[in-house]
Amino acid sequence: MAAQGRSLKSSACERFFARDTTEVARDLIGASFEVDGCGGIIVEAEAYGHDDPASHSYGGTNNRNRSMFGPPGIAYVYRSYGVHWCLNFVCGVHRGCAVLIRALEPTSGLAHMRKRRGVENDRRLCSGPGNLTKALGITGALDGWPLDSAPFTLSLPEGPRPAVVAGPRIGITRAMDLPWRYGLKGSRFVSRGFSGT
DNA sequence: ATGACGATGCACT
DNA sequence: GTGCATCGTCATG
Repeated sequence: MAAQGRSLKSSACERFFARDTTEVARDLIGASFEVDGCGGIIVEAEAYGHDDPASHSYGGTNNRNRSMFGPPGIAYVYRSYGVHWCLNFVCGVHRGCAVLIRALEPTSGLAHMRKRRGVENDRRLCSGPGNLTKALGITGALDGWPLDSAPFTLSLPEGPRPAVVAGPRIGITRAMDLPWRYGLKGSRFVSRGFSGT
């Protein structure tokens, strides 16, 4: 659990996201993220790089991934397995980097999110990239949307950094050796546990 | 036009 | 823990 911080203004947003994708992913752990008043604390995120065989941007731009090549600080929303929506934050010092948001600890709009998901179990409410977008009402309509603009609210934690653990990314078949999945240490809201915690 | 493949979630053992 | 439904997107012909 992390303290609520100051909301990200436009200039700070650009500064925050225009850094190495792994640093951004790590620093997003503990941040607060909401869409129209529904959301919570980011407890799990994965980094995807510009020259990363597991990244959608690998091999260049196409119609699906074009927002990955947009400016740092916008959303990249894509359809996974033809069924789920997944949310990324575009970032990096190169084009084509993003952080996949995989799980939140729900703190706001609980009733609305439970209704959207059709579950009462708060532990699973925003756990997993597809579950998270369903709970927050995120669809492809928000692809390319600036993260410092409504309906988004992103606030970074103030004070000491929360304890963050790292491990291999989930659901990929390439570059499986990179420990680019980050999680809030000890959180029971992550989609899967981290070895060694 | 068609086939292959998922940055998944859920039911089930 | 394992099995698999499901369909948008891309590569190929």
